[in-house]
Amino acid sequence: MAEELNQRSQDILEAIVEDYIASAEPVGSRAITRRHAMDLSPATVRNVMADLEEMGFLCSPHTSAGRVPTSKGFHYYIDTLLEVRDLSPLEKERLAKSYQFQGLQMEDVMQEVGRVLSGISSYTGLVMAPKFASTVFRHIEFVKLSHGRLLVIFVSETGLVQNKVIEAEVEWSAQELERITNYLNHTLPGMSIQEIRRRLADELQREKARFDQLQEKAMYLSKAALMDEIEEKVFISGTSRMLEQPEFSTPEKMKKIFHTLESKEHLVKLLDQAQAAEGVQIFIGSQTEHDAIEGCSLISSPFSGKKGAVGTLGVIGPVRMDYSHVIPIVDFTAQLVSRILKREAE
Amino acid sequence: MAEELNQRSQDILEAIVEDYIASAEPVGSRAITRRHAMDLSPATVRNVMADLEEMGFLCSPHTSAGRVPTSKGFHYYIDTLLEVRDLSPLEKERLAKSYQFQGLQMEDVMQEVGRVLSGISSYTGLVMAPKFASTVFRHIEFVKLSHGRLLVIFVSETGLVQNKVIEAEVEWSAQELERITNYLNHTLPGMSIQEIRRRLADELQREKARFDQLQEKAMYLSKAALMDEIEEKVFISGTSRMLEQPEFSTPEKMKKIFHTLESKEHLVKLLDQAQAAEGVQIFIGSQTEHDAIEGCSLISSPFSGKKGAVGTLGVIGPVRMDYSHVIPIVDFTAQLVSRILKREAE
DNA sequence: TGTTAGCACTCGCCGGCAAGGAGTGCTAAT
DNA sequence: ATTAGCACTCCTTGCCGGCGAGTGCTAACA
Repeated sequence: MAEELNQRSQDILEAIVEDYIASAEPVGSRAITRRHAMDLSPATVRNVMADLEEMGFLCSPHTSAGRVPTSKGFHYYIDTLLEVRDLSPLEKERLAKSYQFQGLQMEDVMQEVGRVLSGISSYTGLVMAPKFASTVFRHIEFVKLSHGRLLVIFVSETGLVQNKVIEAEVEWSAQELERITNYLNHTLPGMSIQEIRRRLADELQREKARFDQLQEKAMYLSKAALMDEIEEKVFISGTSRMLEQPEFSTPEKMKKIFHTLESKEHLVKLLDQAQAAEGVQIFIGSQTEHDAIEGCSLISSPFSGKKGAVGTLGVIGPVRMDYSHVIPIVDFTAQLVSRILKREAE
Repeated sequence: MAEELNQRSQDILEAIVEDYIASAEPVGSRAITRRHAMDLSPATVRNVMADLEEMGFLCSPHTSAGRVPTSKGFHYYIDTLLEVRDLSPLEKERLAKSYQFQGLQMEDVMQEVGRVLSGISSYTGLVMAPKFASTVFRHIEFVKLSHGRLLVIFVSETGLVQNKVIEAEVEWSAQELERITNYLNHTLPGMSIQEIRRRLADELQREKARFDQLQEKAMYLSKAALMDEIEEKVFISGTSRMLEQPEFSTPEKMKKIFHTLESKEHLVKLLDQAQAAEGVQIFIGSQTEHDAIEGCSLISSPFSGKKGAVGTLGVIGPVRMDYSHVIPIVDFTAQLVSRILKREAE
């Protein structure tokens, strides 16, 4: 796979990719010699282009059109040719300032991150909130609703509030609930949901809890409250930015993109992959098996709170994205969000 | 405005509207005599159509195309010609069953309503949750976060959970907080946020509270927690259904629709109007000043919880909507949701 | 007087065709 | 190894003419 290209081929490939990113149209040999002051004639460029096509970096939509980078071409460009400059302190500051996080809940933070990400990159913003299981317990509260139903409010270390209604077979008295609440709020803080679940499972098995009334009831309730998985929340902002891209200008393409963005399953799968890795990851459309995002690229980065609570944020757009612009933005935003989540957690 | 049409004209207008709803294409005189077994010749129909056009019920896109109903035409159709049949008990039951509300939060209920509404009508579903100010207090809870910040969790009568972080200048002790919480949870339940705000304002003015330490602190906190307005939440489902409609098949139209649906302000304004009225309301595109939803119709109905907490739900689609199908669905769904919210509230 | 048949006319739609242009690949000259 | 030149390909654009759906008008009819 690691083909070697001489300097000139690299230059030309880079020029083609950049022109294509700028114009979204096949680029011809002539255009290259003009726009990038190269000391070469169009004919020479053509020869090189033919080679690059042979090697799979380029392809031509039809005989007499210019060349378009293949996803392999984009890969090579990103891995080898692209120089990602860091944001200047000024830009960083400006970016940091465009977020207004005060007094916001986790959910709002995620929403806001997506909004800003989309606004600044002018592509579509994607944020996957940290998984419930990986969040750290801070506080639990039970509120009695009608008909013996109980509202459980769970607050994580990061200020994330989850709530859920459980149908209780037993009618709980206020005192009981208060004692249970106190008990849980004294024993559980600092543990992640995952750990709590594990402990619950253990203790239920050992049956040792049976001797202690309070503890048993507490376990029963917390099991009902915390046991089942909450589906991933994905926040999408600036969907309509997708429509601005010339590659999705036909009605059919638009529909396809929208269906993809509407069903979050694909996105979750994709973002999950990105989460495993460290730092900025780039997925290029056709390379991922899901042809659902054919023609799209995803630039994403995980962010983390305390105790390994991990989410992913990123930007999705056409393969022909302005990588050099977006990559540092995604990178820095992930750092920013991590920092904020950790600060909240102290 | 209330023009009179003789029976034949009415029949023909109805036939045209219905054919147009079914086909999305201009309908000609010939088509009408064929599809709707009328004892008239196309020529006669043409004469009538010319009259209807004169009166503004119809228009023709160009000389040699069929006729298309104007929004005035649609209005007349909806007000006079359309017979909205009620749903059969079977249909009602089936519709009620497609909702799965157990153990869901207000927010999830709204989401679910939108989802089902969109699924059944095959248009785009719209739900505006009841305003925060009109919700009824049930329970409040304070959780200490880091740096003296306080997480306020507020539970409404309907099980709606709101939360908010407030920056406290003072460091509150756990005991203080507990006492305040107890105090508030004893005095406030049953009142709407609006009422609480009014009372707060009154008492703060009278300064009488100053004598009671606890009460003063409680008032300070509850003011911070409940005073500012929370923006309306609008839930949209099935946006991509819009794209299926032939009238929005061009890229430009698609973009326009999407921008409209993405910026919720217009929708809030529109739904607010619908909320004021009782029962099912229909807004037809060009008639409303907002040309943002040009070419669209909104069928909506308010629903209500206890104590006048009111929201709006509806379906948005092309003007050429299947009104006879959607109206009873929207109507019944609003009743259903009202019933559920009231049941929760008992 | 209301209804109908007949007919000329209008337009949008579609397929074919030719001109124009961008870009390639090959070859021969430098 | 590079480049100029040239024939060739194939997309795009604009134009033309035929087709068909539908209209409006007029004259005949009950």
